[in-house]
Amino acid sequence: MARILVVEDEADIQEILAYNLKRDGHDVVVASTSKDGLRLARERRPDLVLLDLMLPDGSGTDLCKSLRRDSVTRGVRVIMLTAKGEEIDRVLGFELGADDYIVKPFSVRELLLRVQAVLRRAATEDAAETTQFGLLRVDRGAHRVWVEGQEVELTALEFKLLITLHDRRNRVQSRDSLLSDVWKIDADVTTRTVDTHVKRLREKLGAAGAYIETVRGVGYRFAEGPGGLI
Amino acid sequence: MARILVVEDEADIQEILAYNLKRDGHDVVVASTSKDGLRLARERRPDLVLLDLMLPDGSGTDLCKSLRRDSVTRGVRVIMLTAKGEEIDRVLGFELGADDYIVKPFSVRELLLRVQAVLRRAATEDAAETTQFGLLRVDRGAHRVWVEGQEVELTALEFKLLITLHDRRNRVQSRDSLLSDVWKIDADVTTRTVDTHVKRLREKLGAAGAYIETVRGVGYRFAEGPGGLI
DNA sequence: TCTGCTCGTCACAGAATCGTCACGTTCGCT
DNA sequence: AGCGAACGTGACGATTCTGTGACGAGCAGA
Repeated sequence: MARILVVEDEADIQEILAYNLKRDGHDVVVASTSKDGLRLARERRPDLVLLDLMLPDGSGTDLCKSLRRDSVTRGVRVIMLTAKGEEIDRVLGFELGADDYIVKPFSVRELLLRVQAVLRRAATEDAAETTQFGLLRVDRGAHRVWVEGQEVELTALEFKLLITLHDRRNRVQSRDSLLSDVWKIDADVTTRTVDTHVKRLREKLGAAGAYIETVRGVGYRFAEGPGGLI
Repeated sequence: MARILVVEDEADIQEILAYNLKRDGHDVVVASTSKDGLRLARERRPDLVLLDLMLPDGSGTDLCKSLRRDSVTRGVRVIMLTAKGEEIDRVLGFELGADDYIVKPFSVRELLLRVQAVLRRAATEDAAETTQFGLLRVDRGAHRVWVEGQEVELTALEFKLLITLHDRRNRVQSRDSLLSDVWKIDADVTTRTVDTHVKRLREKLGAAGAYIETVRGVGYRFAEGPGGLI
């Protein structure tokens, strides 16, 4: 099924996780340290990393950041294993980009189900390809964007915002929804962050910026089709 | 924000859940028994049910089944509160249709995050529909409306009013009711706001404005069917 | 350490939306 | 038919929302 990297220092938890994931049909790789985890992630290209927050040679959050920074492992799915407490916010934060979290203590059953859910979601989203939409061309895998044949430099966030809006074209996305899905911020805060980034993205996209429509009082919507922009 | 029904027999857990959900802005209804839970789900139409698996008068799974069977409550989102063990399979099983689960013991933070995630998912899926009603076509997810094939620009409030009336077609909606459901104003005030906005909406809808009928002394009603408008 | 880039936040301006008011019209009751 | 209540209507001003430019914090890399 999938290749899963387990980064966990406690031997008995390692064993239980590895055993059960293998029984579920997955290919399991195990690391005890953050350093080994990073190396194995590069070498073995797992589909999913189960990552303990507390590791002997550095925190799981640092490892998660490293994974996201490295172009080889940027796209891997991450489930954080976390003890109870407020670190859940940071775990889900944009800077970490975790896909889900499981709070210790947990049952193996729960973990298997959440692994499945994340893998299923990953399979749906990994339609990595080049998309043409009117004046706009997007290569997801390469993280590159062209408008009217000219390449446009987008930051990571801008790229993600564009992809999210485009994937959900013709559906209004509330600011809260974008904040959650692009920024991974779930708090109920009043912020103009989304607006500002939409502005920036529109600016960079130039003529294609008009594909991003404002629905006043609701949110933003990517045009249904590229018609009428010529 | 959302109306949440908490079905939980332990008084201290009830209290904690109700308090925190209210602080998050939700409207909270509490039941201690499966029977009360079902009754309140029918009467209060919650957006989400937090459902303990172990209830004094029957299991939460039975209540979940009842909710799914009843046409009034079929669509409600359900998060199961479950102790560790193998019952998770059944909880998530097709027959029960729970939307998520939270394993006891859990942190309030985790629960609030998962509540938000499920509500957001619910909002997204509920919007995925285009409706045709005579001269009128409405795409909820896109927040777009057409009359006789011509797109009509509605403000956020006008759109919401239209959706509310249309959802409840052939049912008179009192002004107080509309004020509460569309405007989120519960005060007993005398205002012409509803009238004014109905007027505006009718104006924008043009020919389709006639679907909105005045019931003098009672309120407004959306036509039962689009017949007789050609 | 320094520099440059990215990001979030703030303040302001302008446009759109909204609520309210006053007056006219319609409806239902006596 | 007359009257009063309810509703439709047009207009005004207050409020809200969004775009914009700019600043500063934080981070990564040299």
